[in-house]
Amino acid sequence: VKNRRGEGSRLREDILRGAAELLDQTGQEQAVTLRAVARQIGIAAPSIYGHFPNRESILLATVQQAFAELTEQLQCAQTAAGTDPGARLRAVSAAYLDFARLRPQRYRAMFGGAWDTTGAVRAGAVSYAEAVALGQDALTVIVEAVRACVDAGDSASTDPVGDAVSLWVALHGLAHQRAVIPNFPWPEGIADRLVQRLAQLQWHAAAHEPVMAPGQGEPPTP
Amino acid sequence: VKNRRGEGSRLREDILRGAAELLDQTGQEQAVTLRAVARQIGIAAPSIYGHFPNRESILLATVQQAFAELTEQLQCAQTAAGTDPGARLRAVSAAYLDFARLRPQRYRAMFGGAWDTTGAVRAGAVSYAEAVALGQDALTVIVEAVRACVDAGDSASTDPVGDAVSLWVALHGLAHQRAVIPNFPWPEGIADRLVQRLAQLQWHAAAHEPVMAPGQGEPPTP
DNA sequence: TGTACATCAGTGAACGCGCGTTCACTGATGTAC
DNA sequence: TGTACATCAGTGAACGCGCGTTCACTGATGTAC
Repeated sequence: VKNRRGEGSRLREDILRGAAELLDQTGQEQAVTLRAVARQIGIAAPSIYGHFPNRESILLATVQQAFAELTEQLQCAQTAAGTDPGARLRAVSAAYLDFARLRPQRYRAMFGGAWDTTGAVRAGAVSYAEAVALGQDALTVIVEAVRACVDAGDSASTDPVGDAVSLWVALHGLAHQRAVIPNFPWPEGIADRLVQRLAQLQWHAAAHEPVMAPGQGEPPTP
Repeated sequence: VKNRRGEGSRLREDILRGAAELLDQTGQEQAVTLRAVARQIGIAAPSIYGHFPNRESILLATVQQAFAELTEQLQCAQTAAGTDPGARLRAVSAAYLDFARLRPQRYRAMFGGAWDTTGAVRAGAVSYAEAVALGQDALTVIVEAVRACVDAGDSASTDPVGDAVSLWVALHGLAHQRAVIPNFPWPEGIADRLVQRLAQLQWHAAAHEPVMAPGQGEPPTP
């Protein structure tokens, strides 16, 4: 069943959806072959060439779309969390981990598997600036959330950017390891521990009860 | 040039060396093909079957060897760092990051690329216990280093295992992102920041000057 | 001491497979006159 | 209004390639008698 005239670009979306499904199902970049994508969405393999010049550009577009979705979900979670900066930062962090938890294989592919920066840059499919910019948008959300905590006096950080990068790196480490070793006995409240310590969140009278991991002691009274 | 009689197992080492070289050179699991390994070490492809039953077992053995090297380097660094528990923990953390920095592609393959736990377990090439045990040895070194800090009063941690896992996860995140985005402007002293905060290292009269990132304030006087 | 033989270490040719990509095409849909 | 034609969206067959793996083999090396 063909798309109607002028609606040919709908197949492009189908191709990206098929590629994402393959990543989620198999967790392997190499499973996303031109022919496998074509099978997944029920078209002939050469039909793809109307929308993508080659296989690598499918992978790149899939990863770009995944990064855009990640950024969007971080922003939505932040907005939904209300106005308290600490709560917003925790919501962003939780959303980051949730994104990876719900699509572990795609997450794994986003960072290093499917999308080899050097390869794509070398092939000219993407500039180096674009390559770095991919993860940058999501990072920016975290940086701004930490900065808001500092501005509100909820964080003791004297280097919001550095601390936000530390937090991002730690969240990534947790998200990635969870994807790779799903059944590892992760300690209770490890995510909150990372947020609390790396963003240097402080007890604040106006804030919610800070989420503390068990055995972490009481927050200092104000 | 054949190996002498009884020395056939030397080829096994050559195969693993060739596989590791391919990983380091290309950074891609899929580049480690039977034929590519054979080319790399100058033998005919079928010769490999005397030492490995199939391609997957080469990848698995390569990753197992890499994990053993990682653990060994952590232990060496710890021993070389002397007796102060804080210095030993910092040395272990630095060694972890150095391992990844010197072999970024192999590190990336160790965690998720080349070695897909589920795949290897499903194929029966390795038990689930062995799969988890791979990273476990390196983690144990970190856990013990944190525990030593707590015992010496250099760490305020009330949950050494949980905090060690947090630290490990964060170190992994940094190591992995550095391998994937090598030119990212990583903040000054980010590694020390992770160690200091996640292991809850404290100022200690007998310890070295703690390594603080710029702008992190002074340690509290004892 | 010689010699027949088993074993070891590794090879060359071949197989069937799925891959990315190219090519000439088909048929439906819109448009100029 | 009809009709010729351009364009769009997608197809089927075919190509050359590298892959994992199998097979029968080669020749050197050690060993039993």
